[in-house]
Amino acid sequence: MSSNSAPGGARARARIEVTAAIKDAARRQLAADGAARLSLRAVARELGMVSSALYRYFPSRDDLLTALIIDAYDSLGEAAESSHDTVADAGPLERWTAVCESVRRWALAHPHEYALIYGSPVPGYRAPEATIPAASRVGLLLIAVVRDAHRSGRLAVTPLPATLRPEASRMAADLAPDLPPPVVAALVAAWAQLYGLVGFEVFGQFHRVVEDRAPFFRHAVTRLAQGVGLEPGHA
Amino acid sequence: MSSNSAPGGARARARIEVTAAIKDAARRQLAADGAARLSLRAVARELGMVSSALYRYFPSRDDLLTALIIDAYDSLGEAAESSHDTVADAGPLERWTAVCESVRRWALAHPHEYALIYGSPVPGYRAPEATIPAASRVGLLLIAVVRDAHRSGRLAVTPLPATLRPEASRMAADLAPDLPPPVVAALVAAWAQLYGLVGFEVFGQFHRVVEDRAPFFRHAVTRLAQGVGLEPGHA
DNA sequence: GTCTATAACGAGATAGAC
DNA sequence: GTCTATCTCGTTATAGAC
Repeated sequence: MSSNSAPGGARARARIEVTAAIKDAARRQLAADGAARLSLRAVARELGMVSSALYRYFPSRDDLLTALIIDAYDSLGEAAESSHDTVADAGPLERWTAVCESVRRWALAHPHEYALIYGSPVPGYRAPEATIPAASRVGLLLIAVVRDAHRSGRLAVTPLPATLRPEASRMAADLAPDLPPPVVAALVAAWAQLYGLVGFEVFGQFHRVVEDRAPFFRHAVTRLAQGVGLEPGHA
Repeated sequence: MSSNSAPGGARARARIEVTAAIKDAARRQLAADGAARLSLRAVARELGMVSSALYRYFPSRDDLLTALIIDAYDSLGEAAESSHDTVADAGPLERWTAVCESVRRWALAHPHEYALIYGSPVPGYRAPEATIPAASRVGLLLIAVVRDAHRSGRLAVTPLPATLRPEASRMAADLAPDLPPPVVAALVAAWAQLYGLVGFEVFGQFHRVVEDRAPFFRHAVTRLAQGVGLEPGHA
């Protein structure tokens, strides 16, 4: 390692800046043409660079896409976590609602990045395992909220039909071994359903169907929380 | 109009066949490259036609897209309706579940068409009003199931918080004036949540999270039905 | 070592003349 | 409807500046 490669060195700083500029230009292209049409050459053109120069920063177009996906998941995760932290001392239901509403707000503010991570898969692209940690942040946050409710005995557990019990136990072992399997199964379902509500709003499916969307969403995610076992009332 | 343009005439039949061939080729392109990259020229090439000839059948790329979207909605609607009809005499909960499971089956069998209608919007494309009837079929089916339950007094109605009542009344007036507003609001939410479950499975979000997906889905939509007010037990 | 630029490849899209 | 000239794309090899 040369002395210039130390963190904070001029070279390292320049590299970080150029990398950020590339991703910003790519995000603009994402918004205009969609992920399927993301083109390294167009990004390079917008930056006044030559396309081959981009390969010093991203080994391939798919690696640039991966970076954008991880950034989007992290941006969403950060929004959810910081929103959660503002009500960290409130009851589980309030914390659950805060997380869900921050997901909705982030998605409405970043529709193209939302489409990138929760919309149609990009043809020909396979997301690598490296996206998993960032993709898990919101889910882990919801698990943490439910875990706290469980620890303080404020979680109702509804038994599952026999057909679902093996899968629920498997999911619980993977995701939250300290929680009852029926709760984990309900949590995973609620997680998917949350993104159904958000996706319908962001992608326009609620057009001329739901008009006053904020209270509609708030009520829906409150009932989602109840389905997981979080009950209202006590802080 | 010449005598050959009568319905069933040789010319009309040829037109129908070519139109179908164009849409089939376009669907193949959809699967390979996604809707954003749908190109009239590529479709023409696959059919051994010249691109200008396609304009006799579809005035623009967007019109071809619209036809594919309407076809997809109709295909899904037909699957849901015929699946529903096989249990038309059963209880509301069985009918609800049949509809939801047919949506899931159709989506898994036609992932690219599912992405076209419920995935990311196609950049630069605005769906015309003409898509609305086809897009409404599954929703209307779910409304019909809940309406029958309501008429026979098998529907539980949960009151809504005050903030949501105006919007629920507005939705009920639009969608199902004979149903209680709280039920309509719950139904719209369940509708979006259903597609959250389906979308997560089709788009791979359940990868390494939910493995035994059929029972998981069945249980989740059963609970969705209960959220709308359908109770199990009585046929 | 780190970066950018030139040039090229093979493939495909596109516009316009004919 | 066909042909061609000119674009686009991702990617690589190579040469040279710092």
